[in-house]
Amino acid sequence: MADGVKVRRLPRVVRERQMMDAAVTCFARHGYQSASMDEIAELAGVSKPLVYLYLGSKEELFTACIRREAGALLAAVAAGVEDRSRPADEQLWAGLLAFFTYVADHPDAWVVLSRRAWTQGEPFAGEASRMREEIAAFVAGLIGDVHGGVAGPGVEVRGGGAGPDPDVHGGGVGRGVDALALALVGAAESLADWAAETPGTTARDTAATLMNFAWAGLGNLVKSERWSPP
Amino acid sequence: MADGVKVRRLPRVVRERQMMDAAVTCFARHGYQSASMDEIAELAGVSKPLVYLYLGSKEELFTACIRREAGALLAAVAAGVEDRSRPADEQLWAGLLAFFTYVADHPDAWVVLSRRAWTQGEPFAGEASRMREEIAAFVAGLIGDVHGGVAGPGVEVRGGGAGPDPDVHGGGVGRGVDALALALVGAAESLADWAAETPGTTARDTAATLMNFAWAGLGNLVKSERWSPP
Amino acid sequence: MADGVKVRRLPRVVRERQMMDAAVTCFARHGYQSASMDEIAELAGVSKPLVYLYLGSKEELFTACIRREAGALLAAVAAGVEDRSRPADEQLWAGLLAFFTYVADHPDAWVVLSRRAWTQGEPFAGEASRMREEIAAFVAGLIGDVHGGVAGPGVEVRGGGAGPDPDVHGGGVGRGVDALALALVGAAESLADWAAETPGTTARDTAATLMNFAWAGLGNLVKSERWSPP
Amino acid sequence: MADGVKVRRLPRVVRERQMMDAAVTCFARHGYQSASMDEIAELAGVSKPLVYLYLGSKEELFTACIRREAGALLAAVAAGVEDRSRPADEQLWAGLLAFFTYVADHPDAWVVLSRRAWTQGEPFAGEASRMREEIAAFVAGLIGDVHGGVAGPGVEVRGGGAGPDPDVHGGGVGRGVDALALALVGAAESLADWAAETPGTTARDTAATLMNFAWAGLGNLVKSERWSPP
DNA sequence: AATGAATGAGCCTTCATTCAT
DNA sequence: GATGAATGAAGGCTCATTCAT
Repeated sequence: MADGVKVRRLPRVVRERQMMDAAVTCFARHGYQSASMDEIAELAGVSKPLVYLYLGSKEELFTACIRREAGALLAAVAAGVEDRSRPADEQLWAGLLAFFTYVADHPDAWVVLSRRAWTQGEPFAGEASRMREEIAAFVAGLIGDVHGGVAGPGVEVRGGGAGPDPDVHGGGVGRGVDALALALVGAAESLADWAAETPGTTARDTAATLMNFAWAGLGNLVKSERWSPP
Repeated sequence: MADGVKVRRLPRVVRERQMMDAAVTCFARHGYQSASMDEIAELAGVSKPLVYLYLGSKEELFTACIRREAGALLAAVAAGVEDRSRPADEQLWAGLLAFFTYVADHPDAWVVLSRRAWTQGEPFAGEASRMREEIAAFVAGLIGDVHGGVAGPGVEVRGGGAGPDPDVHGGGVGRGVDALALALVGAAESLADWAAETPGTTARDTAATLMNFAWAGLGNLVKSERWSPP
Repeated sequence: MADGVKVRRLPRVVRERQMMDAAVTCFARHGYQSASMDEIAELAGVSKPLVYLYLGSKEELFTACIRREAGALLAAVAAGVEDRSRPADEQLWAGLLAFFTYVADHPDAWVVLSRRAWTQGEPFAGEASRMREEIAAFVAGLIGDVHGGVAGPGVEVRGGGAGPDPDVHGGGVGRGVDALALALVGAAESLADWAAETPGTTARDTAATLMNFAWAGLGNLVKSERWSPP
Repeated sequence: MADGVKVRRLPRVVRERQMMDAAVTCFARHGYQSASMDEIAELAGVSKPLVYLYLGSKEELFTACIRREAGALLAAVAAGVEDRSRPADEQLWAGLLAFFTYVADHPDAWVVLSRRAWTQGEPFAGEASRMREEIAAFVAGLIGDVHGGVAGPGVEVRGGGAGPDPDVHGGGVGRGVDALALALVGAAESLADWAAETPGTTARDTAATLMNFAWAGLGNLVKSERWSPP
């Protein structure tokens, strides 16, 4: 009858965060399939039915996790880039730095987002790819500026992407640009995984490595025409 | 008396190949965890016990698949490269072309080898990574040639601040080169996945895209200093 | 609204008892290996997962059964003996009577405890033997009392040739006493099985038979009226 | 075409012995249920179908093993007793000695015969019990001599069992005698197991221990020095 | 006389999910 | 708002047993 002795009735939002935090940890630890709802509920400190009540099925839970973490990652990158009118290389550098920094600071989130936690055929593969595509699209924008600029003679390389950018998607240059962007994203993922496993790496170094690779190009490493961080 | 209608009692080697083919297909379709031995056996046209008798457990079966497919892929790339005394860019180009060609021709094999079929923590992750590392090592060799051979002393692949050289790990160039190689491999994987999903791409185009990206460098796309296939 | 028609949602302890009862029955009926978890669950009136949730694996379940039944049997015997300061023959008689009574009343329990339900090499063999040893130790204590207390020094329980005393193991009397105790326990088991299969036997009669066999024999060991091999 | 290079076609009897030897070993090692036909066939050096061809099912194979080994054991005991007209105690001693000797020399056979290799409910339980009963009947014969003798006053204790022995089975004394015989057999089994597990025991010592236990007891039944329940 | 090839059937175990309170 | 109790469904693995040669 005495109430208030043990207040366990937390507001829904708090509980949901607890659960998703637990879920991210578990999914990162075991992967989607091997993570069990039991463990997630236990780690969150609640009973299993509550998880189902709030977050739906395991699949929905995972999708929610991906959405939350992808949003945070994208926000971090966007915040890092800051100003979309700066020169493309500065934007790229800022984006890479923000990316590797975020990933280093949130390893579980990155595991869940990267392909280490799930496999093809799982229904949220699309959900997860969406983030990838968003990032790729952003990168494609940058590259498109550069690349498109090159197409016409005399065009300023560093022309900011102020105006509309009609040629990024679709045929023509677009497809090539998309492919390049994907290559860059793939390289970034690969390096992020490597950095996560390799002790003693800093986000700045990793970002610089990729920036070098991407910007200067392997062929030019030969000529010491390296890009260097500002 | 009618012969050839339905062949039963095949020799062990043949059955084993059938089973592994079926396994590769299933693993590619659903991923390791979700693929069921029942489905594999059915697809192979045999009963489940036979699969266990010949190939052992599910894990052993998957490992065997990875080994077989990794061997085939590596062999294809090695055959493409042909002559390790040619100029590095030719070698790289040949390797990329062979890689994307093989991957385009054997999409299931590629899914099984790439991270789309399994997740971190699964016991064969090591087995599967071995191939990745072998390819990366090969690429690192090329890059190292370029770097060490052409650029002369004093050139550094990895970026970093202006301050004291943080490259305290590994043997001088090593780590930076490894990271670059991994970046390249990651880009290749990413493009391979993209090519697999995108109709109308040829292996040659994809390879050229990556070669451009990797060799010329994004920065130089600006100056139209693009590498072009021989 | 109708209550008592069919009781669902029982508290855990009740369900656990139901399951273990069912398990004892099944194990007694078919032996450990041949008993199936399906049958146990069905007999207990629950689904299989619940059995696993509450009692763990088949092996753990069996171990739990053995422990429970062994505890009950030992408790029954101990309660029968009552007073460990009474004369040894009274103690033995009381123990035998309690044993055969309990065994007659709980035939399934006895099957599970005796070697009829499991075979050598099964992991709980040790668990099950422990009870046997406890009983044997108790009996050995009685015999030891008789022997040490009444017979005085120089009397030996174990036979043997006329030559040098081969009793080099154990602490003097120990081994011979242990062997005798085991013989007695073996005889008791054998009679218990026989009584279980033979209708019309009472626990009192069976106990008396064994007591006659054992005591008249043991009693005379005291007087050195030993039979000696020719 | 060349024949005779490798003669593997052994006569049926030889093959059968090989198989049964292997079977006894396997059954002793793992118990009936856990022993696999694969292992038996392999140990026998033949293919599985041959085992089925010669010995029938696993159950028949085990039954055959039991029959063979039981026959050998009984023959050994019978041979040890030699002369059924000797005094009962000599017969019993000779039988026990032969029993423990045989068991010590053929541990696998004993495991298969004793309850360590199979469990109740298995169809050959009866088959295996038959040997037990045969031995028990033999023992009962001896005891019956002694016991029956005591009933009438002045009867010679060691009266040989030459004449017909009508009162061993059935009501009256019979049942008690059977029970005593079973107790003795149970004690013998128990000691045999103990001896098998305990290094440094000789068959003679073990037999003497039991003989002491049994005879000093039985011997006193003669003098009506029976212990009686309060 | 002997075997390589093959399978039907079953068992232990797990897990996402829901019901009733 | 929160949970203890309970399960349907499926998956990995094994084994005795047989067919065709």
